[in-house]
Amino acid sequence: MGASKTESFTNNQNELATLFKALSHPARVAIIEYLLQVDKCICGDIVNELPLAQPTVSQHLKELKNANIIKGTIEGTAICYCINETTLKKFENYFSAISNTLKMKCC
Amino acid sequence: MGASKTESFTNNQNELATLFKALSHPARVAIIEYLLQVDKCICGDIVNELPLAQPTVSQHLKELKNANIIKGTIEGTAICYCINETTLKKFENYFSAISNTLKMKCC
DNA sequence: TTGTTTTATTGTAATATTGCAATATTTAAA
DNA sequence: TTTAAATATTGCAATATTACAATAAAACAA
Repeated sequence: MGASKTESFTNNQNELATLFKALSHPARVAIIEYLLQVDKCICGDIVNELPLAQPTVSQHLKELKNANIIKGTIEGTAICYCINETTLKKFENYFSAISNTLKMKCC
Repeated sequence: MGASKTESFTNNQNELATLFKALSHPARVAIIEYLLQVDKCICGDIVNELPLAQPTVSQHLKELKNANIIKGTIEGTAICYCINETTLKKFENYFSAISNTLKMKCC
């Protein structure tokens, strides 16, 4: 029908899918990349970094923020975005757990 | 306009986004989970595991296969799917690299 | 206050995704 | 062969995503 059958899956499966979906657009990957590059975790000049219009970037930032992948702090008129290490750690743990599971198999 | 401006981003950014997109649906997360559970990496009874119709599951499997996240081997009339460790390793490396980068920052 | 800067929201068009019934394809068994 | 099985493909309706112009909102400066 078009909509995902979310209710048929576990909370964990849905949460993971939501996290991955947040990273499933090149612009959002680029934002993470940029936030990792700049040593100060500032900036709304992410907009200048990306080949997209301001409203589009704002929308992508919102999605990353909703997924808790980045955090935004108000600084006067500007907003300072930076990576949420806790969430990134979740990704790391997820895949290292998978890696450990795979080590115990033959396949 | 609706379509992602793929051409405006680097190959790496697009490839990463494609990998994440493959995992951005709970059914596909569930498939990975299932393939990790069964010690033999068999099976098209993934269809029986999931609350979705056969064509829908087939479509999800195809997406995972296209992203090289799983591999399928023909076995008679059946097809044996299993996790592609190489790709999963890529995810692990990506996030552990990010983790290392974050360790060197203050934020 | 009024203007300026920065970011968010709204509305909308173009496109992509999801889900499944119906059907096709493939392979093996009878 | 014919039949049965397992899986893939097609077509289509419902929904979601992407992108941006226009506009609003928030915060400061003059």
